[in-house]
Amino acid sequence: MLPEDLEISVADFTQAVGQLVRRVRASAASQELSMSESSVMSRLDKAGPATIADLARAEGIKPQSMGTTISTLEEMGLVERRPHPTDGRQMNIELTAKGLALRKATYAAKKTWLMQAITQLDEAEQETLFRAGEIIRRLAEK
Amino acid sequence: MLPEDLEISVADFTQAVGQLVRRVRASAASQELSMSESSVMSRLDKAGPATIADLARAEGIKPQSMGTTISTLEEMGLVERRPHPTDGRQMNIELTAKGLALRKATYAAKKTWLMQAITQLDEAEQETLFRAGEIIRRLAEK
DNA sequence: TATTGTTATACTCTATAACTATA
DNA sequence: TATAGTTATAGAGTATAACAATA
Repeated sequence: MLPEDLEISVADFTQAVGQLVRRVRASAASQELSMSESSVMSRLDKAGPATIADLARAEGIKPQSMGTTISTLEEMGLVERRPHPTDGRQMNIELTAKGLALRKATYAAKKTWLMQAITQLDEAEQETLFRAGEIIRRLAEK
Repeated sequence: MLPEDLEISVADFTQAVGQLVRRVRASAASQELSMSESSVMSRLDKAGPATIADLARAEGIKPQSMGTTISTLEEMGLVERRPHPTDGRQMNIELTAKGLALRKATYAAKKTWLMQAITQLDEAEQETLFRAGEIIRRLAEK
């Protein structure tokens, strides 16, 4: 691909991603969880309790930032902090019953704007999207 | 796809996108332009001068927010405001010589972190990514 | 009356820096 | 000395609200 064409494709891609993020953020502002919050909820649901440092590493943000996200979720009653059984420095973050219920309700009802939108794509488009997701993850980790 | 599997795929995708955005933002913080700024520069280069309202509509943000972005680019000397010839309310935003030079330098040298990273993908991966970009754009517009 | 743009203010997400407590 | 977490502060990128100028 010529450098100029590549630049245009990258610009188009970047722009599309930016719009998606703003769109998700706008949906979240009204009632849903933000991208970061959903991401943490999903991870806790899939992989079980984790420390703030673990979660921060997994998401690629600083522990201080993750602390803020966790505090927000905690105030909503969706997660709780428990002291680590042997290491007095660590706090295990885990889903509350309310948090778990929200998770189930969300994927049962395809409740988020993004899930609704993706559900309406055809199978091939969904596959392209999710394969791109894998590529994006690798890019972001570089 | 089962609702639960879909939810997991969507969560993975969301998370990957979030990480990419943070990664790009971190690169931009040091020296490059932010995603919004690049997007505007690209659009002005491709489509020529435009008003703030036009640019805001195209990017899916509020005119006030676009005004901030334009002011930043203006302070960097990359764009300039010119009064619209017939409509006294409007300001045409256009690239300066410096802005145009930056554009050319950027795509000639694949200067941004994202362009570098995408260049290193193989052709098939690039295609998947860019096709996903189209799908993302349609999602975001809904 | 509708549109363009500006100014003022605030919110979300994340960062850096400085600190305490524990290992 | 290194790691986990907290608190304080700041920055980027947006939003809403209120306004002035022009159409």
